[in-house]
Amino acid sequence: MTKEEIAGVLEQIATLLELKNENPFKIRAYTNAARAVETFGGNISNFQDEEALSKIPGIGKSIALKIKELATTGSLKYLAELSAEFPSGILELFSLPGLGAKKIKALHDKLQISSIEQLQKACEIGRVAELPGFGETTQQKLCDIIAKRAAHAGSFQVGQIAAEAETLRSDLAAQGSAVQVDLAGSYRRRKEIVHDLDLLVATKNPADITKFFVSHPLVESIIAQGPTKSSVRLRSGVQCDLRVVSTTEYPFALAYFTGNKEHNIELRSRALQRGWTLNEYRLAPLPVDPKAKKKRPIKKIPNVHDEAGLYRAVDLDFIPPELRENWGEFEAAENHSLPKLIEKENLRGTFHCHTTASDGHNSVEEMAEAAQELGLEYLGIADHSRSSIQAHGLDEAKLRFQIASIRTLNNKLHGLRLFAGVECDILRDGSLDFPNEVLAELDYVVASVHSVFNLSEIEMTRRVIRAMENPFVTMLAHPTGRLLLKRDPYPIDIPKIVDAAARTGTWIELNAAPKRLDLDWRWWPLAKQKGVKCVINPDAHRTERLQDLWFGIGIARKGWLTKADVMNCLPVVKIEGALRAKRESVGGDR
DNA sequence: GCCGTTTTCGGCCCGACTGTTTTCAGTCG
Repeated sequence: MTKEEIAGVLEQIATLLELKNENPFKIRAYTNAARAVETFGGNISNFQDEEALSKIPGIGKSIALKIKELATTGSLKYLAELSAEFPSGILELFSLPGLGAKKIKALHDKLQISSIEQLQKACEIGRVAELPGFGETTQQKLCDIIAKRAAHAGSFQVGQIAAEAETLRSDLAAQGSAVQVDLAGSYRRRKEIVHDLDLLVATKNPADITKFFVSHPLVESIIAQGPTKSSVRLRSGVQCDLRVVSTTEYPFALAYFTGNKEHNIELRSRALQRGWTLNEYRLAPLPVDPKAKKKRPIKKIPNVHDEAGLYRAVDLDFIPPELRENWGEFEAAENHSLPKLIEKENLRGTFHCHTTASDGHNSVEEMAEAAQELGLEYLGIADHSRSSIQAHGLDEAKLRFQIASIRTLNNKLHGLRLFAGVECDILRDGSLDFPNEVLAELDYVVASVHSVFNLSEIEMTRRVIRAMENPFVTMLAHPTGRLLLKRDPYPIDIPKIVDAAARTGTWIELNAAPKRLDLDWRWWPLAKQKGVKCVINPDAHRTERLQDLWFGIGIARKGWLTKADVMNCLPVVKIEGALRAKRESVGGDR
């Protein structure tokens, strides 16, 4: 059983306990445990090891036993008993915004509703509005939400909403009364998937800012509107929340709305340890509790003018937003061992790009010009190989023609070095789409899987490792093949791939296309620890998409990477040697 | 159900908005 499945079961228990109106802290314990399994589960090789499980913060004896039962038997008696108390379809009601456990329980107890379909019918004949605690407005809202739920599914690739987000930010910043404006939330943490956008504005004139926001042309409908907070639905379907605060409150609000939730809880608990309470507006002394047995030590509250000041107040180095996932950043910030994360200015070139020769939309010359405009020193062209028929992959003759034209073009270009490469298919058995003597004519080789995704994890892992063992393979591209929200990763053992990359000196790509962002940020600390090098590539099929490198930088930062970990931060004078290193180190088995 | 430099018992983050109320419960983040 995977850690995702185990976390899913714990979430389900939490939801069912909510329906039972259980102790809220017990419910939270299960939610926390689910989160802990997802976060720390990577360090657990065997979920039957009860002792190792209960060492994970947030998992105690009772939940460790349940996880062990799940891992051993594939099922859980406790869950079966809980589930038996409610109709099976009832959990889907939780997917409707505005409905929580209390209301769902009322609908179930009073109207025997246990599915979205039944709820829709009850709303249409007016039964819902008759219930205590419900009314006409609620009933109408539920009707609308059910009708629109497909369009408002609630998860977006960050690339789908980045343009809207940046437009709103700059339009708000252009308002005279806006002193500071930031996009906070998961967007600021550079998550690959976002569920909503959070905008924060410091101003003396909250009413003006709010009015401007809710009437912005990108806004489709208003969900809520109050003096400090308003929520709207944008045309793309994403929900967008605006918070308006004063300049003094701004750093606290910015930290609070950047999150994530677990990071915030830790931050607040550090404030509590110092005798303070932290909310989105300020640090304040804790109210004195006359019943307290011992007096808390109270430290003087320092002045805070920015986020760094807030972290300093609780004895931490500034934690960059991308790391705020409660994923080890507090320990590092306390020990002054946070890495200096890579920045987009550190990138000097990139490798995985396509042209009209295969399935790209621009010529080599146009791609080169666009790369120069971005300030890059070098650009690698890697069109598809012959087996990628759907992508008009190049045969040997066409590849040789492209290599020659790249060499010629290099003599004409000033300030940009082009490298000739190929994105070579890894065939079913792990062999490559071109023989080594062809690969030897190139400056580098990008290897990737584009077919036969349905192998077992063992076969797929063996296939990819065999390809990496070829001395001409410079880098492994999009290592899991995932398309975010569209196609799951194919089964592959990433720790084994990382070990093979370390052993063979193969770089691993961080594919910066927002639909991929593959390899996932959660694996990069492991890769880094093993000494594996990252290469950030846009996989650009047209000139504008070279800018997707920006998304790649975000994910690299989330993966704790520095410029030393990323090969394409090397200047052009050093990258050539690096490209040759692997084929030379193994002697090249040509 | 979890946790402990305040603790093995008694806490557990906390505020905004909505709708249904007539002072607040429910939901959300």
